[in-house]
Amino acid sequence: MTAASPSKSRGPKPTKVDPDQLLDAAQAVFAEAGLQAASLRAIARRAGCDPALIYYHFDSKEALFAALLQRRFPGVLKDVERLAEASDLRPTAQRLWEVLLIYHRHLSQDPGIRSLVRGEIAKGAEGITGLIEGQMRPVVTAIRRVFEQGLERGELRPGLHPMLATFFLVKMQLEILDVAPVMLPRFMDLPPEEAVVAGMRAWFDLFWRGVARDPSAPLPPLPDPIV
Amino acid sequence: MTAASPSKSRGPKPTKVDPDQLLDAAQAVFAEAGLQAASLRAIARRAGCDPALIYYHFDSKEALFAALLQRRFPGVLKDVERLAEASDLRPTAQRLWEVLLIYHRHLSQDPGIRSLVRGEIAKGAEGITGLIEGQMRPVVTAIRRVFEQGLERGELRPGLHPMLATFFLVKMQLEILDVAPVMLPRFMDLPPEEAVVAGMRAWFDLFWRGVARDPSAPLPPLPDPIV
DNA sequence: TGTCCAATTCAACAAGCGTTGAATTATGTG
DNA sequence: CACATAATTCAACGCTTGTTGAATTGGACA
Repeated sequence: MTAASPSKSRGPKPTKVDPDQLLDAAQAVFAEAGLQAASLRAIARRAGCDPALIYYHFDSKEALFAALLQRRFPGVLKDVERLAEASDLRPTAQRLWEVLLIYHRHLSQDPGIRSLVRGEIAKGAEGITGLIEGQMRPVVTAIRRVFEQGLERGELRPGLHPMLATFFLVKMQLEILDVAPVMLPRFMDLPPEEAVVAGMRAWFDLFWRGVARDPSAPLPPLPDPIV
Repeated sequence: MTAASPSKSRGPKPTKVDPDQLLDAAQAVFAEAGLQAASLRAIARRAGCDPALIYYHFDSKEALFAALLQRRFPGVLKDVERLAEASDLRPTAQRLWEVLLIYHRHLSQDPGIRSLVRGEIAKGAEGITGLIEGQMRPVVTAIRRVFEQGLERGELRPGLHPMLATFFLVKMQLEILDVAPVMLPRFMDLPPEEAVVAGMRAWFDLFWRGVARDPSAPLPPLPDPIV
């Protein structure tokens, strides 16, 4: 029982499914199932090919996931780094709000990456630690610079720890993108589409009053996220 | 090869491993691996028994997990409900801080439950929705009452939405318990043991300035969590 | 002593997983 | 037209998983 009947139709045309399509499929499946539970067979099914093909383009399941991160993070980093330039003299409130918008723009379509980053971090990020750190640290550092500049300009309250503030801002934004659409409609009277924006805005109002030097001063007009 | 050599020592003494010990083992394994990845064999190994024994005490893996939740939530609810009594006239800041302490007290030893609740919520909580809702809603409602009382007493800023505030407070507390010990030492110079407390305190300072009617008023003295 | 019963183990099941090696095909190039 | 080659599939491997049915044990009770 080593070799069976070789009769079915076999090989196909060249370049029917390129690596990028595989990444799209992987993203969708990871998003629904999480890293552990997402199976290569499900990803292949989604992409309309054989599981073995994944191994032609990627070394392993983990490498596939790594490629997925590598595809998204540079865009976030580029936007955040432009925002963090010292020459940007807009009000700090506006710039911090912009951080949320960047996350929203890049990651709102991509629950897989969010929940994965979140999940892997929470469990100690064994295995892909290096990758996450390499991709995440520059983003985090850039945001931190915005807080430091805000402190120098006297727009944030003196005792504020820029790293902790960064941590709270980013973490809560990820949470809102993930959890708000599920939870807020359940506990409040909000349709899921509105829940994210309402949650973002309410969270930022609260956050800003927490970090501002003068919490009673009115916020500058902030643009709405494109939904 | 249907029946093998029946020679080993088989059955044992009565009540060697009771359901509670199984729950302890399950909790530990769930904590390390998450709901999906935790295997019944690993749980049984931890408890020092056969995997089949789990099915003697529980209907399925999911039922085991449900029992785990059922064991912890009532304690949280009891404490939170006592805190939410309208006769409690302590400053709202102090009562809200107390909410964090309750979570810390009941869940800090129990990362499994936290990450599970978090994970299941994030992915839509299919399967155990009813259970989570049944256990969680009364807790959330009680905390909300504290915010409503704070609003009535004029200690919170008038526009504040009590449900959103509850959501932010609880969500961020869960995040801090989970993520701070992993992330803060990595981005700041803090040993893991101190990271949680420092994170809790910094988060609450920020949060309170965000919700307080008079953010510049000094906070009442708040007790430290017992670490 | 014999019998019942709750507690426990054993052995096996079907299914799903990540992964690999060999076979197949379609195309571009000489 | 032949050939090399990149893209794809097939079939299988060894492993782990949740779950089950039958067998076994040891104490309680008559």
